[in-house]
Amino acid sequence: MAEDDLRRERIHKAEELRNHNQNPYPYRFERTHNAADLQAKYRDLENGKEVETEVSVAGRIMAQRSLGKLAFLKIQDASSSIQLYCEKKRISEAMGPEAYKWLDKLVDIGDFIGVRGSIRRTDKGELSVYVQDYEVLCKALLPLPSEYYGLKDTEKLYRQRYLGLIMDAEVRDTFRKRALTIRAIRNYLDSDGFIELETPVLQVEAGGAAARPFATHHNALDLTLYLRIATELHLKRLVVGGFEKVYELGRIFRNEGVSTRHNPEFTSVEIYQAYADYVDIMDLVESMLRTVAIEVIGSSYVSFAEKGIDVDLTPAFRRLTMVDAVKEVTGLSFTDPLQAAEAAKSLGVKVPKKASVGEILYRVFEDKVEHTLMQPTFIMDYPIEISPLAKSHRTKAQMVERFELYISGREMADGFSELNDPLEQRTRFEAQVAARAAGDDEAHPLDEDFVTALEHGMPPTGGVGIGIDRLVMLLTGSLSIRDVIAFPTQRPEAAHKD
RNA sequence: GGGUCGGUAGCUCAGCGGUAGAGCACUCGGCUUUUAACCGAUCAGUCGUGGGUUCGAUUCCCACCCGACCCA
Repeated sequence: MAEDDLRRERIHKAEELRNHNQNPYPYRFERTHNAADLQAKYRDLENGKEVETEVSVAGRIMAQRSLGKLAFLKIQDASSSIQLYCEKKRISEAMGPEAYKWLDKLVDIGDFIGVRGSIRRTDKGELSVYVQDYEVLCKALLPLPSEYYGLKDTEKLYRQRYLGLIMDAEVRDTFRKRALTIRAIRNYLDSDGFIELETPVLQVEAGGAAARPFATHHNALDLTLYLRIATELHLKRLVVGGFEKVYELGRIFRNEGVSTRHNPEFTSVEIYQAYADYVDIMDLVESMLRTVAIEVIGSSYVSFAEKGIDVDLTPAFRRLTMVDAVKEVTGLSFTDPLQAAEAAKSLGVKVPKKASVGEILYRVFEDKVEHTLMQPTFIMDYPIEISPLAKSHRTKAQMVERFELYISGREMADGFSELNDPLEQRTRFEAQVAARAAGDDEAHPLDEDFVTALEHGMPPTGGVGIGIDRLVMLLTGSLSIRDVIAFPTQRPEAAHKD
């Protein structure tokens, strides 16, 4: 039957309910229990036994098996699911002779229903509410995907997330864990004395990361504004202002392609701590992730079956420098400017013609090393030319005190000893402006206002940004970022005509 | 942006030059212990969109749209 016909059928049923004095869209329903409460409370009830109590539950009808004068419905609520044992005899006694027929004929899978009754475990062992009376709580007009096959169509899964949530407990669990992850991070930071502040999403110039921003327009000010690509520069202004432990957890927007690891809008937490350096921050990240994992999945040992690996956050995370990491994997050393380009070529890594040693090192790292880092690993000490906001390394020339954390082959966090020398910051920005002029459209713009803030003095500070979505992917075993974002960015189904 | 694969009934899928199929769901009938209930009957389609080739296109060709995966 066509979708329109199915819909018409159900609209007609809603009318029929009205004709029998039943509002198909009533206002409230008083529940005494949810499904999980009942499952727990009557776990030991024997098959065939009834408990003479009165309970009321409500939920969405997920299955319906009608056997003439007896019908079994299964309802699902936010907690779990439970069977409804609907006997014509009992319902007729409580509600009148026709009520059972309406339940059988006018109520469909997908509708919400509330029932009152006693508790009974059937002969076959299914805990059930032995229904006395019922109330349709919402008549659904469109059918659900099949109970057995669920929803396979990825496109529909992302566009109509609610269908996946209704049909698939794993999808529900993923988003529950996402919420727990965010809460656990806030708990950790708040109880460690950090305060969460909010910085602007709309900015005159989007800085703090190497990425292209989304542009928008403010009508009253007649001003082009950009959506933030990082919270970094404003959080550091707050450190200048005297907040010593500050963070922001929120949405970031980057105008780049979509992939299994990238969504144009994603969630990050950026954390800044005064009087700390990047080693302190690595310690913080390590401890926080361990705590978060235990809070979210009950263990610091993550079984990532989809990738065929297990990730253990329990022991101290490995820490090694980028130079050493590259040497370990490729056997080649990228310290000599003359040999670096040759070495990259010998590995089949493409690098721009005028690339510096640092850039070549980073390319080789991305290409050869990144995806091999399964267990939590801090890669330390990055080339200065790709890290314009990080402080120069205290002992190594051309390096900054920066780290990135890799887990399951993915970048999870990026942090550094923050550059607080205003004159050097200006020089670094100027190099970025030159790079932009030379065609690098992801180079940082010069943020005068930020440099001015630094000129007023920022204490030594360590900071880090952590990708929440990728962390949730790890904790839920998801292979695509789209599986941990409720409504991932999608092209509209019907193409626009501009 | 490039490559590969996919888009057929509400859902899951088959068909791949000759009248568009199955299971489930829906509708009708039967059934007081179902668990993807079962039995019987019926209904269900712009075969992603547009062009082309052909006597004839869901099938072959081209373009485009949407998606997945891989790569940049």
